[in-house]
Amino acid sequence: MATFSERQRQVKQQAAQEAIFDAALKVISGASLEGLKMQDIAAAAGVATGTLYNYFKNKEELLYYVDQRLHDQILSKAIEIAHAPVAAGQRLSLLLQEIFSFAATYHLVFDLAERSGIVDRIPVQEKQELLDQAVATFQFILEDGVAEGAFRKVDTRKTAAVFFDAVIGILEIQKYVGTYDFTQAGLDLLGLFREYLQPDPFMPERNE
Amino acid sequence: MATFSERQRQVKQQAAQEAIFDAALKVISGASLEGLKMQDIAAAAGVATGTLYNYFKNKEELLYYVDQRLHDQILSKAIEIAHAPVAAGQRLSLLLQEIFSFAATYHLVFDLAERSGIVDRIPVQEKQELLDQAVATFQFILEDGVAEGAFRKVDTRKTAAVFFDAVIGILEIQKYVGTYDFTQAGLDLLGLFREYLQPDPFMPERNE
Amino acid sequence: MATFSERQRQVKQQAAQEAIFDAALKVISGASLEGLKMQDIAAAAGVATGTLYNYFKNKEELLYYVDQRLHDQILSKAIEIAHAPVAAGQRLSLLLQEIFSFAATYHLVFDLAERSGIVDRIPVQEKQELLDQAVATFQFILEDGVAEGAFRKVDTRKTAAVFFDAVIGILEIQKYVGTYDFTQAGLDLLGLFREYLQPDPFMPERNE
Amino acid sequence: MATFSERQRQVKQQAAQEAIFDAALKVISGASLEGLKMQDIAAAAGVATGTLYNYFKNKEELLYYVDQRLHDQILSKAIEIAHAPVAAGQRLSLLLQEIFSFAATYHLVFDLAERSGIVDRIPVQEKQELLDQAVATFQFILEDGVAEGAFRKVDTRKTAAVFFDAVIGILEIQKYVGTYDFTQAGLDLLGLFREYLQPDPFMPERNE
DNA sequence: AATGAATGAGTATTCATTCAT
DNA sequence: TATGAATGAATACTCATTCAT
Repeated sequence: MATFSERQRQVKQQAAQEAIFDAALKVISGASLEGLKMQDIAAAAGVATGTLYNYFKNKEELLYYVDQRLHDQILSKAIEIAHAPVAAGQRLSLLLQEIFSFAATYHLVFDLAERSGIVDRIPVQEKQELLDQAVATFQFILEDGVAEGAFRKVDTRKTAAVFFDAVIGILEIQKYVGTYDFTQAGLDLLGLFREYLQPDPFMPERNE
Repeated sequence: MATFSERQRQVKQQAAQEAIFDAALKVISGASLEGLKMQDIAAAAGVATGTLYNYFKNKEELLYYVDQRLHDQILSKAIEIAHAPVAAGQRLSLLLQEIFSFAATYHLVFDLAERSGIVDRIPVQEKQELLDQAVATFQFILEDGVAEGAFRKVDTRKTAAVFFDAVIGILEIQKYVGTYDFTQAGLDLLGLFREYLQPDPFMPERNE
Repeated sequence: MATFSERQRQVKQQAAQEAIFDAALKVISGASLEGLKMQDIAAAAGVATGTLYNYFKNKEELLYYVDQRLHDQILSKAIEIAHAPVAAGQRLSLLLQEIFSFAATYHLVFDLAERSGIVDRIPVQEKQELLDQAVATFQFILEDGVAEGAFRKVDTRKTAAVFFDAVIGILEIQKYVGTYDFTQAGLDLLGLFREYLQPDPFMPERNE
Repeated sequence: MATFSERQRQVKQQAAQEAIFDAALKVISGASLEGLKMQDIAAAAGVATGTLYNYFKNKEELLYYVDQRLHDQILSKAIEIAHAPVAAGQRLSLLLQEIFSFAATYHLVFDLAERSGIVDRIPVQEKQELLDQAVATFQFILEDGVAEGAFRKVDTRKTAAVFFDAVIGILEIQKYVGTYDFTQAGLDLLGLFREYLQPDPFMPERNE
């Protein structure tokens, strides 16, 4: 078992992929989106175009990888925020800020999957799972809020789903108009849900 | 009096544009999405490629026209529903159904507008106006509902905005996963907002 | 013999051709040269494109006609100057001015024949004849000058030929650089030939 | 030291350009003239069309390069002849022969430069410079001839200019008629200038 | 004769991918 | 493994010409 050289190879492999990921992200986030050339990514990564094909079967796979990585990043960040030791209402607000901030920086990347056609290649199940995780993160906060008594007893799944829908809608709308100013829409969203989740003063439920 | 021949010419012009619009819609909605060829549209319209250029300056303008036409269609349909002589809550539901049904049929066209980059060519103001009109339609129904006493007194602008965000989010999410099944998300959305808009039993407001 | 209607037809025909000629000249002289469209000529002539084809078999013939007409114009003007009742030396100068002035105005037309490829269609004999006539015009002036004693006895054919060569060369060079300033080159040419043609003071030939 | 590989790369680059140049020349000089296709050049060079674009930004630049190369060739050849160790009169004759011979071979290329509109892209200054160099070459010979006592003392600049004009005129005329037979015109030109430059027998100037 | 909408062939250029070195 | 030159398929748009009215 050539464990050592094998591991060495893996390390190199990962380092290269990492470099390519960074380069691709830079190129994608950088400019226009129309015309994301493999050559540009290679140049940004400081390697030859042919080298890209040693790490990714083709352009689609490379973009798929970038897409996944970003999903992982934002999702793990979201989960971190969801578990932060602060009030549920505040966590909701923080998470929203994080998402909008991320979107403002990497909005081109959101188009990526769609425009490059790789969406069709991702299994439906995988996509559904990603969405479920996202909704689950919101739901987690909501349930915490209900448990804390900060929120009234609502159908947390449904509430999280609608909340998530609205978040995605806001991102999409801002992408459409081109101005990535989420403040007004974000405030509206938080305001409405705060109201919706407000505990009923005449029914002061203490959850155990 | 050149009125007659002039009118005749306009009629022919419109008929041709109409035929091309239908053909483009058919081609776009029909199949692959990657690679919408002018030739295909021409073939579908039963004319030569050159003929397309008698009615549209270039591909972009043709797609822009198709995009606008669809926006007009869905918007006028929405306004019609908003003014239908039925209860506000039902109008909300009907409108949602209409939008989802429309999206299920023409989603490829919406993709195309985005992917072909024509979105960037539309003035921000125009895009903003379209969104405002859409939100205004929802708001109109909400205000009617409040007036009818069917909904409690809420900030209709904010509520309409968030509702619209959620609708767009649902469309986007369904586009992402590829299954255009809006039932669950639609029910969740309607359910949540019905609850949110439910008149307070202890504050029986009678609007005149 | 339908002489009357026949003549009428001819008159109309000529009028139409004339209008088209004027329009073509305007369009050609007007702008860039790249892209001389039949439609533009038709528009300038105030007729439909199809109408052009009632008077000219195709684009080539139309351009050929324009080309010929211009040749006729400059040539007849040249002959007129050649026969003007002034000193031979002055006629040479006047003719040069006329040619350069004409070229400055219609230089695009000179390219016409060449760039539109109609040159290849004109019979060599016809082209040769045109050149011969041009040279003959110069030669005519030279012979007059020799007869007047203003020029010394030279081989007028050869002298006229070289003179003509230089004139064409000047036109070509100015076309090449794009600035149509013929003054310096014209002065050089006239100066050299005046000197060349200067009667030998020691051999005062009186040609009868 | 990247010198070696760098030099190697340059050599390959030059070799490729050279091959493309040869191919373009062959294609252009070869046949029709109307419709010079990049594909044809690529095929003649034995490469794919895309390869052409590794060496030339676009068609225009390729043609520009060919044009420049030919100018350089004829000019250096001209200068070489101008400095040949033979009598000035003979050098004049040789140079004329060389130019005519060159033109007979490559006239299509000169046409092409004009017809493809690349002439407009060359800076006026550059074109003027080329012309100046050409005239200067003739002037150099003339001055030598004057110094040798073979020619009489003339204004060499003016004489060279007119001589050059006539040469260009001859080329243009022969291009126009299509027969590239320069003999008669060449003889006339040389004859006239020999006479013009003939030293005055009564004024035996000894230069130095 | 006049119209002018319809025709449709023809071509430069890009860029993901390969493969000899 | 890295290189990067070579590959070659794929597509929008123009404009001379036609012909039904």
